[in-house]
Amino acid sequence: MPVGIDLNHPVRVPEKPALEGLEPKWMHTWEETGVYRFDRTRPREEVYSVDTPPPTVSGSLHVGHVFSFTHTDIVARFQRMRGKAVFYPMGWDDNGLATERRVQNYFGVRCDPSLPYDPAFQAPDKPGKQPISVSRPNFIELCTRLTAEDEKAFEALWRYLGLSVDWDMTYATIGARAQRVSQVSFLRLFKQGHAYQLEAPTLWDVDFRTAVAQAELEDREQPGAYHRIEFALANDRRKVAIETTRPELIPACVALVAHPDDERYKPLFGTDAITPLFGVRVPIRPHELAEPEKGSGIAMICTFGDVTDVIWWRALSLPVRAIIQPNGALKPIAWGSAGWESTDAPRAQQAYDQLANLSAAKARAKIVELLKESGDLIGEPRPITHAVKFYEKGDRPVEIVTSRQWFIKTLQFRDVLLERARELHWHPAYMQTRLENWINGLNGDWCVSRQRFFGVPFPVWYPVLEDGSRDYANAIVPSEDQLPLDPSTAVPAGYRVDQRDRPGGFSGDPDVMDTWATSSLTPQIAGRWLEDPDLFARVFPMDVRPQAHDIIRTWLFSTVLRAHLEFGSLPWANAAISGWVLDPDRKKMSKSKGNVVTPMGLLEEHGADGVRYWAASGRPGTDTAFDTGQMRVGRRLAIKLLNASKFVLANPEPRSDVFEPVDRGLLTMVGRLVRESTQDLEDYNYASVLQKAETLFWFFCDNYLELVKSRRYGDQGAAAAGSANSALLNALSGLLRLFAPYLPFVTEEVWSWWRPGSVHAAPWPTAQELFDVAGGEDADAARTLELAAAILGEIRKKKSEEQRPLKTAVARAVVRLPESDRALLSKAEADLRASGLIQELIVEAGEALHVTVQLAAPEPPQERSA
RNA sequence: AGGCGCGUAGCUCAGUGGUUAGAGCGCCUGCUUGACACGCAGGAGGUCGGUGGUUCGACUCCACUCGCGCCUACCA
Repeated sequence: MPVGIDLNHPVRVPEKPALEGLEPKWMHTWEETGVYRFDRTRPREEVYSVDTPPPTVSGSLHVGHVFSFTHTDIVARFQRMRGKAVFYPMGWDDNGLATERRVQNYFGVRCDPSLPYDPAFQAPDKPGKQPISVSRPNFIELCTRLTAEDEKAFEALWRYLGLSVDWDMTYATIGARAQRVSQVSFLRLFKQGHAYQLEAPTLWDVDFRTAVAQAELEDREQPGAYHRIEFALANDRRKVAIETTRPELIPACVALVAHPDDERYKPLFGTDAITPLFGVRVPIRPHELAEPEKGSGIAMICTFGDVTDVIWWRALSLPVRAIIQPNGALKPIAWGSAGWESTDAPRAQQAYDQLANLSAAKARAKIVELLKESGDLIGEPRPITHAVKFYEKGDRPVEIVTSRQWFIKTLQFRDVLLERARELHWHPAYMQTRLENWINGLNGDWCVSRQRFFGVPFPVWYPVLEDGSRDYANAIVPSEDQLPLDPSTAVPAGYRVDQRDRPGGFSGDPDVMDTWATSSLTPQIAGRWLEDPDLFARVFPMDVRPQAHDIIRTWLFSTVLRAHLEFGSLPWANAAISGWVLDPDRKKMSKSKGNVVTPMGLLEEHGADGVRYWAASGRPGTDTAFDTGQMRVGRRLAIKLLNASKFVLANPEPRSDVFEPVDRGLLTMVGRLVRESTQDLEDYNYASVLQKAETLFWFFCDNYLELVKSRRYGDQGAAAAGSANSALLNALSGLLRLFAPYLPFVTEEVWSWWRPGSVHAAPWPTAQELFDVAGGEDADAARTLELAAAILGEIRKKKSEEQRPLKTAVARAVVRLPESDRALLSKAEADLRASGLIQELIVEAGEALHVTVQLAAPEPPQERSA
């Protein structure tokens, strides 16, 4: 029978072990020794690669980040101990609007692309009241500077939390590498016809003045009102009433539409109506999407009030009569001119002049006055609350504005993407339906261009025609080896610098890519696709994408799409979806609610291991309550590990084979735990592993340690003590390694007292190694230990009930238990007598376990004074 | 409106057909026991959201229903 653990390595146990200071101590050691460095010589099948979510570098990390990144780290650490070369890079999302907004506020600047670069520009220390206008290159310099500062702070936090990241592999979503990957990928899509540009109605944020994508919209409940408005009929004395929440769009009306089977309106199909105030003839048309139940059953189609308007406009081939400008104000219009014909142009002009240049909201109030005066508004507006679409970062509802934008095709890949969704292994499995829901609800291709500054430019130029217009149909593209480039400074092949924006010359595409157009390429960016094909082949497709459920429709979806289009594969085998952290009111913790706790403060108060313990208790996909109580419990567990380990390691000799059934039972229990835990962790069930390991560890402390305490001090001879010591050391070794992914600091500390190297580079324990030390898995031995522990518990209970000290002796204990258990218990009797201080132990056959305890008489009081 | 998830002790959560439903926290009681007072031992506390069904047996499976959260759609 092998003894297992060898102790040639010196054992050094501190006098008073403590958690304080473990984080700085070990995070620096790990950096120096490079335990978490990726071994890029290993073939793909020996690699475990993580498509790390890059946190947005625009402010600070919050407790939700700590929560979900801990989950990923646990899995990464497990895989590393299993022998995989773990590719676990950190990424920074420093791209996009969030960064722009933060730079604007932090420095008090605004980007004005028309300004020239000022190399001497110094940002003020404090933002002034009036924003300073800076050139685009200056603005981008400030973005780069601020994100670099934030990234330092983020890295410090992650190290303190103990993330086992390879910091040599850090990537960012802006910068040359990400730009090149984004531009190459885009150009390939363009050449394959999967990316195209089109002048079309697009979702538009009027404050940011940029196009936005369907995936970036959110509903917000807003007050509104139904306005019942009468339209005259061209060939009839009668009128027809529509209901609208957006009366200010009446000048943009191009048709009325009702359901084809709606008897009320059937006779009107094919005739015209006349818009109130503006006198525009608009056709009345049938369409199935019109709902007879809604409003008056006949709707006004405007260009464009909402997405349904766009559908109708396309389906019915209606003209465009757009009035909302990119800034959200109503465009001035000359009534009577082409496209704005009116039966009464002067009156239309007189009315419209009161609306022009007003925002939609103000124009709405104004036109209601006008409609009241003209008598076209029937009754009072009926107030309602309705959901309105907003850009998720915006402050006013999105409008639909016609503009030229780049799109990546998605609609035609719907079916194959649904297949990909099913091919992916989801943790938890039910999250798959979220992606399917989203794919099934797609209503247009993905708009990827944004009219912003800090982002990846489209590497495209257009010939400028003699009339000064751009020839969009014949875009000029660079070769891949020229990338990355900025078409606003780079000159296309065959042109001279001075031909920029000149007839016969060229003009750069002014837009930047949507942040998701870059983020969807994180596996390619992190894996250094193109620049390091050898590395990429070893890590891609990746093993896991960890992310939260709220960005399935954006990040997860777009990454799947890009990998499918570029490689014809999934980007990863697994998607591990984490939940949110909820505050005690069950609301999502967020900055805007002012209930965010700073992660560093938590780590300092509860210890990284304590915070990780809380995080690890949140199961995949499950929203978890923010609970400092759980962090305290985790901290206590870590302290217990220190103290129990100190006890085990304080007297590790003598040692011998493990032959005592109680000891063999312990190793059987630990081995079984290891077997289950390994399977659970393979399946991403990290939370249940922690729970089970914790339960067994407390059993180990409360029962096993108490049972063998006197024996290992030599009360039953050297061989019996040796059996206990060997079992203790091997069980401790197994338990420490089991806890290592969860509590990396305390386990490393204890490991360093007696084992060479890092516990995080140690092999994951196997059930077999523990069974081997025990001379085989032994269910009977485990039962022996359980029985002894149960009886010990009964004895403690008696002492507690009688309010006597635990060191009180038991005069007589009568144990009744089934015949089969009787033989098993007999093998633990010596330990039981010793730990329970039992003077007389009688074991009888009975139905079920029953213990009668008679405590020794209390010591007579020394003195009693009257 | 459709979909997904959740509803178990005061709180946070385990428990997917089998004796009397579990843990931790909190609460109460006791104990300075040769690792640990940042400790140890014990106790009280639940008609498992509701109704009905399947079954020898239901927290667990089915149907309906109530409440909460989220996703998607609609939002004239």
